[in-house]
Amino acid sequence: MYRSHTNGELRLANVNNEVTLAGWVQKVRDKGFMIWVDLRDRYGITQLIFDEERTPKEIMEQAKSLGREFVIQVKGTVIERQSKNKNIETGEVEILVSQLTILNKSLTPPFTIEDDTDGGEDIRMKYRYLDIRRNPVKDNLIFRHKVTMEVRKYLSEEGFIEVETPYLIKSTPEGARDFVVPSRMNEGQFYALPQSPQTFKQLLMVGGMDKYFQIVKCFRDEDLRADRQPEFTQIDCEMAFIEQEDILTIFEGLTRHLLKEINEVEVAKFPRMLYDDAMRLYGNDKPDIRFGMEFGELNEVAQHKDFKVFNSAELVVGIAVPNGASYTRKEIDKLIDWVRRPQVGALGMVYVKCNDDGTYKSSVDKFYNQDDLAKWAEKTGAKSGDLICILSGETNKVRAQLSALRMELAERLGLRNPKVFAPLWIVDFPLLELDEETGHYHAMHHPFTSPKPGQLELLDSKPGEVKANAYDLVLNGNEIGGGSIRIHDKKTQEIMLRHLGFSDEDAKAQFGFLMDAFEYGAPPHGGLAFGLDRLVSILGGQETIRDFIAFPKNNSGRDVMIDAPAPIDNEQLTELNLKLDLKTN
RNA sequence: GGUCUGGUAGUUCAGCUGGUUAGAAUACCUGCCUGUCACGCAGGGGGUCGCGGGUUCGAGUCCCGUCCAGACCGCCA
Repeated sequence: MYRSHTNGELRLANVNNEVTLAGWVQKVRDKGFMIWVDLRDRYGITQLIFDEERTPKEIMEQAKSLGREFVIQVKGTVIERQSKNKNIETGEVEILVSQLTILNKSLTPPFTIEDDTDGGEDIRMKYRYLDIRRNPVKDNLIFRHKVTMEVRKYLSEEGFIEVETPYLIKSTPEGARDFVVPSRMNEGQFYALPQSPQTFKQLLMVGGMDKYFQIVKCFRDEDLRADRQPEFTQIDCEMAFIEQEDILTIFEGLTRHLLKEINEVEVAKFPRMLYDDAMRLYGNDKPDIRFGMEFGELNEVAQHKDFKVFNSAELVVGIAVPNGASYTRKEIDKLIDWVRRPQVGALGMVYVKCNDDGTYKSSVDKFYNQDDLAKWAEKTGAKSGDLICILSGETNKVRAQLSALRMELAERLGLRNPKVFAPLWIVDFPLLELDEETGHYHAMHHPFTSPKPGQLELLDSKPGEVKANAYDLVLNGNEIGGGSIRIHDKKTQEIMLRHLGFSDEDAKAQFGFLMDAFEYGAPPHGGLAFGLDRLVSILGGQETIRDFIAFPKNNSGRDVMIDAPAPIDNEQLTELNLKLDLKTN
């Protein structure tokens, strides 16, 4: 028996118990006459005591030789502390050690194993197994476990069945880049890792599985972000014999369940917003509605004077910054610099200060009078003391720019409180999206999404205006889930694929298996998938998902701990019938 | 593919318009210390200033290239 108790459980009630503990040496405090050792495991810290009077000399010597992160086992007696530590749960007792075994020594770790570590991201990732010993990372992993347990509990009680789908599947040209895996037994052929189990879950519906879910790894070979990893986990769900309303109800229920069980937050019915309204009011399809600052479109009240910048713009739109009128010229100039950075890309910014006395002072006073500015204030909801920031230009670009500014200002003003949760549904997404580079339309969600009833005919005339039975769940400015009602008949799927530029042969080669299945009694179905990593980090109130993943990849998709990816040797290549033809610069 | 920021002791960082022997904190080592718990005190060791080239009497500092890390844009059906 390695231990009779964990390091988090001994209390005054255990005094005089003979116990065996094991764990890592957190810290040795050697006062000469007396040595204290903090013994740590994932349950907590228990203080060990060695002293000249009560501890045999050889054990005393042994204790002096301990270093940080040594793994030890001790036997001893629980005693009441003379001076207690209220900061830790075991702080009223300590262990008078009678036997000490060093189970394994440790090198001095490259960073301190403490909540507030001295280690940077880089070194922590290289020694992730040490990082996981720290409470912040350890607690996040436990937190994630709690979330997935609640997900499984809720969905199981709702009658969902968890079914595993394959990881070695087929590459498809739509969507993100695939990670591919060469097949040894099929020369020159490749599997792809799934970007999502999409087609499989639809086939499960054809198979009569009715309510399916899976907590599943998905893979996308695209560039990373703080909240994006090349392999990530989805809560993937699908249901048959349902309408959009059924899906929204059940997954709103799941989200509400998580907020209640995990965060102890009760949220009323989630608001719903049309995609078009989200774009108009927030410039964004995942608005953070924890705060206002909604867009006010100003074309009507700003394009009647000689100000050419506004007159030539497709859209003139502003937001009111609460209490922004007190910004100095310097601060506003900095704001203008901020929106002009290439990442945002605005050409400039017009501002209006709404003075406390009801007058207005703007950067375009030359062109507009007080009445004009008053109308702008009305349109943007600006009150006395606010600052109106106005951008103009091409509609899509300006909306994206102002949205970026809105989020940045909210961040600076502390309006994005991680303890507040504001979920909402965005519904009626467009079916298709124009790719500006190629001039072609592609599926905004995916090619299996059904158009709204009666809109199939619009596909030829106005493809950009066709709305889909597609929806996203947004939480605090993050897309945490998205889905759609699917196409379930062969004919519609063929029409859809044709509009996405597939020849009939390609469509058959890529998705023939799905369309064949649709001919054997496919039920109406639809579903949704949550991004688990992101969901967990938002519920946990943190910005990056990396500390909720045990072994994450870095910015360039590398695992710096195991040093992957890495070359493979020629034997392996030969076995796979592959030859490298590396670009040499 | 692009923009920006950074790379100096084990670690986190400071190092001004180029100028003597590159500093601090922490970690580590040694000694002292009769109740520590961020223990304290005294002392000590520890540097290819990411790498390569250039400018200069002189480069951690300036210039060019390159590598690495991070954030963002593109991308992510």
